[in-house]
Amino acid sequence: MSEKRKQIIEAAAKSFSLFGYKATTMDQVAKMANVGKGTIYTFFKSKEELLEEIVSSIISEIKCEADAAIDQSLSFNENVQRALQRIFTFRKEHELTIKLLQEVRDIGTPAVRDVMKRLDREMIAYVRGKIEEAMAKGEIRSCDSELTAFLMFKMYIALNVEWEKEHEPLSQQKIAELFHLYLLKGLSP
Amino acid sequence: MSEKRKQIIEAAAKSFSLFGYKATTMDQVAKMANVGKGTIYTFFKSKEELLEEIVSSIISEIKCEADAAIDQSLSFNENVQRALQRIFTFRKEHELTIKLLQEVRDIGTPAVRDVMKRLDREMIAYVRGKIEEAMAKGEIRSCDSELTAFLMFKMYIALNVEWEKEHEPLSQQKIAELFHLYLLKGLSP
DNA sequence: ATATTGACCAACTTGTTCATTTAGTCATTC
DNA sequence: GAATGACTAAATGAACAAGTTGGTCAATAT
Repeated sequence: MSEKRKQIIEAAAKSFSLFGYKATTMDQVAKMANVGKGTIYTFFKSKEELLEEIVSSIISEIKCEADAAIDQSLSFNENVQRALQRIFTFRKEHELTIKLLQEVRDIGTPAVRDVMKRLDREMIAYVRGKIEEAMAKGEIRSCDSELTAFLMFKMYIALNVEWEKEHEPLSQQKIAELFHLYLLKGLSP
Repeated sequence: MSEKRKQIIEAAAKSFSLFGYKATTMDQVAKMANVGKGTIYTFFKSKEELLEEIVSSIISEIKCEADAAIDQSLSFNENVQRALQRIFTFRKEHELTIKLLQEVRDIGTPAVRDVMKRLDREMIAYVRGKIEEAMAKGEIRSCDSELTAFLMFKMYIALNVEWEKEHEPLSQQKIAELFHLYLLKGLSP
């Protein structure tokens, strides 16, 4: 894999998380990556595709971290909870996701909105996979995996993001308890 | 209560739900209400206060409808479910709430955003009241009523509004089942 | 040949001006 | 004294100029 390609991705990722997608110019990226602007276009057909590439690797990274949080000796409930906690901790602490979510909220840049929507969809798909595994093993009762993953994800957003808009933030401990109490009890076999 | 005041409220409500808050002018409201523009300001100190007044009566109306859906002979689970269903059916079918929610989404008019936020807060407070009643009666186990009401509301938004953005809408029947399965099981005493 | 480049261009933003519109007031009318 | 609509200051937006920026491509370097 080309060295220049890596430089470009790295420069763009840094600039996106520093200034946001809209405020990053391709001239800027070229300068930071020590390449001519034209070179960027031999690897990526547009600024948007460059963003997509970067977000794709973020998605892989998140999935990887979530997988690392899973411990086969624990129950499905414990594991899905740990995976979701990882996913949202990442979202909250990673410079780039913070900046991009801000940009969607404040400016609504369409390209960024789309790409963050994809990130959400992929996280839901990830959880869905875990649910299907657990169903196959008989760890949880049969259910619509898409719907269940969707609800788990939305509940985590409610607890991690929306609650804080009008109340004191909840500790991860408290979120885990609530998640268990409200959502998982309904899935026990 | 003044007849003119009623005319003004009625005219404004009609214009807001027809054209939205921003696109409604006070001249327009005065004309529709058959009063001079100055008269509006003897009853309301600003356009924003006029909107607040109208939304306040919407809130009362929704609470009233939700109360009507409650049947003392049924369980808490049944009733909270019926009340929430009423609230969201109203939101979805009432001309004015539809138009105002659109306006928040598309233009983000601050006055409208604030007033719709208040509507949400009041609906959560309403549900919270029902939860506290049920706790007092021992119908459900003890819990943080604010947090529980918040989660119930967010779950209903997820099922009624957000799911439809990427999937086929769910029937009210299906929503009731899911709500019961996922959220209420965790509250049984 | 192939990879790289940066000057170049069309499309899009941004800044500015100026005419129109509109929320809110108040002297006048009924 | 309640109601009004002409009036005003502020906000909006249309129109235009100036400046940026994403993307291309002929020229250059390897």
